Amino acid sequence: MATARIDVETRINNASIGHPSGSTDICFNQNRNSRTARTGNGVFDFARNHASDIRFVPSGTELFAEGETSDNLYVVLNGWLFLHRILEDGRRQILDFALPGAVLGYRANPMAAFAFSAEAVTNAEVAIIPLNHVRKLLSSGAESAMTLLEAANEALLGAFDSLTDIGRRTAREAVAHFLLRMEKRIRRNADPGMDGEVSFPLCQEHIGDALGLTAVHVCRTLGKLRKDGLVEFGRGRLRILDIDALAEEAGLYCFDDDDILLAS
Amino acid sequence: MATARIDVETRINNASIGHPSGSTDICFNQNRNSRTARTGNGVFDFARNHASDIRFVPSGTELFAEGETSDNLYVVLNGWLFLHRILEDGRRQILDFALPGAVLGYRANPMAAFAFSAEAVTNAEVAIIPLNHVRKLLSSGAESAMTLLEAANEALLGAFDSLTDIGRRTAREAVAHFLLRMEKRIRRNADPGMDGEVSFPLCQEHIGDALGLTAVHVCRTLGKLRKDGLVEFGRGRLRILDIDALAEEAGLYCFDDDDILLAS
DNA sequence: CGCCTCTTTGAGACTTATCAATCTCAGTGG
DNA sequence: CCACTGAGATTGATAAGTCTCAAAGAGGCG
Repeated sequence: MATARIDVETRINNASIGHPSGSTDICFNQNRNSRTARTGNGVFDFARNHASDIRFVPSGTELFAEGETSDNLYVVLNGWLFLHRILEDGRRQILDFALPGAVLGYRANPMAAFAFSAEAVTNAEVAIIPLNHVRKLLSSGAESAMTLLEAANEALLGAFDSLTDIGRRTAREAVAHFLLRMEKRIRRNADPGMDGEVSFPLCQEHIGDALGLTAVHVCRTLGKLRKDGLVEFGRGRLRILDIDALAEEAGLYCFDDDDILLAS
Repeated sequence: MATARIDVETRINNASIGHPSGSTDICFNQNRNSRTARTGNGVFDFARNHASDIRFVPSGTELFAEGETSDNLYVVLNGWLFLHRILEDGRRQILDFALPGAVLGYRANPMAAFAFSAEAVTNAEVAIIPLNHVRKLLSSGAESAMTLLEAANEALLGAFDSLTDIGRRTAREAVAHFLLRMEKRIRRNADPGMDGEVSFPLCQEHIGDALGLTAVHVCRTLGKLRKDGLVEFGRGRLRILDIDALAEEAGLYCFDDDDILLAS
């Protein structure tokens, strides 16, 4: 067990500082340089200290499904996943994207079912942390409570952003705002690519399902943003050509490079 | 200071067990009877133990506004509030409704601005808890961390419900699902009114702004649900006439009276 | 009684969805 | 090396759901 622990720790260290693992072409570093990081740096420490194992989740594969029960909590070490629900007739709503550092699947009750499903967008690795261990930590009053609270609060603010996009922005505004938000999140986790371009593994259907639009309409909307010289998008890459103009399109008062200050 | 403390405690006790205060006609009790309460009962204890003051928020009045800074956390003792954002041109998105027991305004950074505004639907009372006190509690490892984490997680699941309503349900499905969700929340906090009817202080514009619809379209949609014998709605009251049929309309696999088990 | 907010109803406009066909491109295997 | 394949992207035409504008009705309150 002692050696197993050490092994898990080593693998998490390797994973979270961006060592290549498997064929994932997206390597993220632990967030270091943002003063206002939404997810504290403590998440990887938390994973390192408490993970019982690490799981490799191939692209397109489910980590867990809505309705399932399990006594695990997950921390994304690298790769992307998305959280979603599917209605009877197949309509899908993507609730959030989980980038490295995301905490997934917290439930208060030991055997409560997951309220949503989680599927990998790219190959991914997640640390597995037994929930009963987490509960012990919490009730015994450990610092990790703060870490989890930060993570939950960050997720909530992200959901509020999405709510505003879907509920009250037009398709063009919503897509513009979505790209701004995602690009910022990517930059927090990864080194910026060349020329302000970042690796962006989502297809148009992902974007549509996140914004309550059809993939076809996302395509038309992206096409116009492209033609207007605001973004480049395609082949798993995203480049925002004019961040201020795009923020204007999104209907923001201002889009601070460090954080969205007022409207979002 | 000692007497001030005691005074606050007494007032919270009175408030949270439903003593009439001001002209609020909605009196809520602390949740007692639900096995699967999303918000733990600990919230009121938390407020009782740590509040520095209590604030009365008259209906239609703001508790705080997006962009403001403050070093307070709030716990709703009675009445309803709603959390919202407003875009430049006046479009409004309601992010959540805060019923008694809700925790509002948590922010990780001491002087971080609120990411949304909070306004009272009915007259309301909120306990005020200094955030630096909360942070001390958290880092020193107190049980209240668990309480706050539960609250944040519950809020997140609620936001996911809303996301699915707005993004992937038709107006009829969304309104049906919204009424089911709200009625359940009301029953958790308050005594059920007569004949399965509950007090429901929202106007159609609130519902519209929560679901990304116009008040006009909410009106037509409610009208049809009414005509179809599914609900009674009006004059601050709501009665669900056929919960199974309404759940069917909402596109749920099943709507458990105690909790939404699968789809939501 | 009169004002004010909220609700209801109608007609037409607009955004987005749906259906369907074509196109691109990275793999894959012969 | 190249045809074949399949997933995703693009484009067009039409349908549907929801919004907008406008006017009238209902109910609460001073």
